[in-house]
Amino acid sequence: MHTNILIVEDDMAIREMMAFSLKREGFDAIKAASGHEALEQLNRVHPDLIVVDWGLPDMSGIDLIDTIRRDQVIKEVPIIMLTARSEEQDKIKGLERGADDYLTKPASMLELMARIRAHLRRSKGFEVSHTLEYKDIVMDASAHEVKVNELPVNLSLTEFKLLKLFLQNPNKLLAREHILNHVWGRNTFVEDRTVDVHILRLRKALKPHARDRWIQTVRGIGYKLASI
Amino acid sequence: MHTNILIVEDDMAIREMMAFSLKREGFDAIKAASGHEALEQLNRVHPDLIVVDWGLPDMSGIDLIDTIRRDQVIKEVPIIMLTARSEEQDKIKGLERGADDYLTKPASMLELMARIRAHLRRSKGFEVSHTLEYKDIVMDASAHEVKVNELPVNLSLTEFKLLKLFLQNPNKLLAREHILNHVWGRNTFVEDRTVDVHILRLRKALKPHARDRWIQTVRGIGYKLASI
DNA sequence: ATAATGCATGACAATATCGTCACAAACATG
DNA sequence: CATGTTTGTGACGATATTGTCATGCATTAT
Repeated sequence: MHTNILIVEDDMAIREMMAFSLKREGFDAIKAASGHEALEQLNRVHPDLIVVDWGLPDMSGIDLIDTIRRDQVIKEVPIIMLTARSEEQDKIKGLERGADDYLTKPASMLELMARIRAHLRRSKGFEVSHTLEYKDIVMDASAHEVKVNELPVNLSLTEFKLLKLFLQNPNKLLAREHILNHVWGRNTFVEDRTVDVHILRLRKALKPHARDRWIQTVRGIGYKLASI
Repeated sequence: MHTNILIVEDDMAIREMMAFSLKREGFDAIKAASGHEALEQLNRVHPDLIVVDWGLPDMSGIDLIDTIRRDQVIKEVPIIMLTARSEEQDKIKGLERGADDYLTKPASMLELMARIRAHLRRSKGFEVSHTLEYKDIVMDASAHEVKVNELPVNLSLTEFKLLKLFLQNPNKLLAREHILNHVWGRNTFVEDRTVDVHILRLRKALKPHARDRWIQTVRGIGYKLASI
């Protein structure tokens, strides 16, 4: 299932960063750099949640929220508002006018993702699946489940994290050090070769589905997930 | 796919540096040293993005932006403005007048590249792949993949680095020492002749596609990648 | 034409890197 | 506590990669 999130944010760097994080988490990000762009997008699609920056160039975020809440079709959509620290008092106005939540910038992407999930869970009444897909490998990260060709695959935690990293970066070459940093963490002291062993285990787990060859070895650097 | 970037910058050192970085990243750099030169170039080509220095000798960068934004054909092109630190307040004017982003000089090339990619992603609607191309040789550096005529080519790490160097400097004569420095590193002690052997191996790898003759020998100096 | 130089090529040995297994420690589970 | 699972590491063989050399061909200079 697709879960569309609309980002309304004029600062390009923040907007792109949020879109990137959302895509990583398995959401579909729709971007708008201004209030008017946001309204245009809303004519096209009905997102499952909206993140709005307070300080937009053309209209204030609050005007945008007003407009949305007056719309018959999408008025129920959860809205998370972003404010700069200097606009602290505005958040009260925002919440009064119809925002469901607010976050102070600079916001941690992790926190934003957590709140987005929480709101989606509430509004949809069920846990929004956090799925990552590549060809016929489907990972539901929130359920901690992996299926290949509809058939469940049993993975240990490390194998799961490893596969997740690959699914988040399909077709990209991942160096061993990069893999170590993202699966084991930055401050752990684990041998390089450990990665190889876990790659082996992950490949073994995928083998019954003949998908083990999708993790390719790039000699001298690391591994990558690719279909050829 | 070619992605043309127009650089408008009067300082030759900065201009050439940017052009060099852009080519390294797989873009095609078009250079202009003044506003009028830029307009001349725009008559010829329609770049995918423009980087403009604020302080140009003949017209201010802002006048150039104005002119571009009035043009019927290219008015939508993303523009990134460069300002010196002392012209901080000018950036606001720049953004009001139609620049999409600004950077303060001296800018880190890495940051400039990141912003260029982000803007291209937005304006083109898709990720501009980090690819190097020459005729029908296509290298995707992030996936560590090389294709000739759409067909994948298997290369060892050294061969890959060697081809990358050639693709970053097409039509340029590369001396053996230059090749050694860039592929093997500055402090390694490897015989000159070793380059020849690796050139041979690279040619062999490209041979099935009849593209091995694209690496030409320049007797007494080194090699170059060229189509004739 | 002939010698001299530089390059292409194949062979080779040394090395680096990887896949795989086995094992022990840590951990979880009942 | 007993059992099973997960995890990190060392060992070892298989394989890929790499640098060097010897030889012969091509090009250039005399």
